[in-house]
Amino acid sequence: MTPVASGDADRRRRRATVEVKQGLRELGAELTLLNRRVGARLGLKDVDLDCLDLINAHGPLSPTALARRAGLHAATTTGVLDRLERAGWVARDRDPADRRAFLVRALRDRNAELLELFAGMNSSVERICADYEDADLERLADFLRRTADAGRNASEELAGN
Amino acid sequence: MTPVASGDADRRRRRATVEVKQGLRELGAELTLLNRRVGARLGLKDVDLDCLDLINAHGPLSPTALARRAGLHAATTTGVLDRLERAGWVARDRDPADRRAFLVRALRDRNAELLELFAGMNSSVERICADYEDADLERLADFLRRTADAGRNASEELAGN
DNA sequence: CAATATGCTACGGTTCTCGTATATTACGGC
DNA sequence: GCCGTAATATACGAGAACCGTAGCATATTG
Repeated sequence: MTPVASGDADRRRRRATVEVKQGLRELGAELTLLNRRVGARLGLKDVDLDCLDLINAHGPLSPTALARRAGLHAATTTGVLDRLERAGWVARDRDPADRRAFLVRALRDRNAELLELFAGMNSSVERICADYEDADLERLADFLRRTADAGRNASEELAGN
Repeated sequence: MTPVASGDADRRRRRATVEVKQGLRELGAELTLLNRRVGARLGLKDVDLDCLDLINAHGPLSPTALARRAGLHAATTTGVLDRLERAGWVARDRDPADRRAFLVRALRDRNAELLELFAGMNSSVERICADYEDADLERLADFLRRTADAGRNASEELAGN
């Protein structure tokens, strides 16, 4: 499997791949740290902020769907939503199509606070992006999306037994 | 500030930047989900796994340094390390240079289980990387590193009030 | 050498988590 | 339409985690 004699070209490529993987791990670590710090400012547990992000990103969502996306126990999700609702981050409406279900939606006003706290990171990323050509940015976005998909697939594989 | 009349070129660029930012958020969400699923398999809280990753990445580390990197309270870190130590993930050695301090190091054997659980994601990322030229990979790694640095800076800004 | 700062942990009150039970509603077969 | 089963959300409670505070040991500073 492992080539016995690897030329400089092979070595360079493998090294580059390793650095991409390291970059991904490091990025993930920094993003979770940032989330934790932002959450601390708002009095939110990091899992609460994770859920709030998911609600913001994926529109109105049922608690069960949220639990699946976040990888949380259903009862835990109830607790998370209780806290988010009590603090005015989200609202629970009955699902008109299913009278057992609720739809959780994010409230606009407090969301501004969130953006404020992420403003530093946001502008830094924009500054970084400014160094790239349009086509490069599109390639970057494509890579990020594909990697995120890979993460989702890996998660599902681990979830289903 | 905001341009009144934006041409197609401007629009394309802004769209590309937005997609990079969205990709980053989505990637972060998927990576934390993956971490949660992996942790669930191992009986670890997600914060425990975060810490274990940091210990693996940044060599032997004092509990205080770990707490800072992870954004956790010192007392919380003690609890995390107790659990990790009890389950055989890490060991605490006294720091020879400072007799108050400890150095936490990861143990090799159980680490193999970790790699196993991340194997799916790992191979997917390698498959993705295979589609890129060497120079592209290096550019990607550079982008990831710069973004991670931006995250660290943003976190520090939020931490130091 | 005193005074202060630092590293880590013990303790305890509050909060969170998650398995189970329960109430309500959907759905499928007949 | 009816009944059994599945699904959605929450209540409850035991166990665990979090984190402010206090405490001890050691460093560092003046």
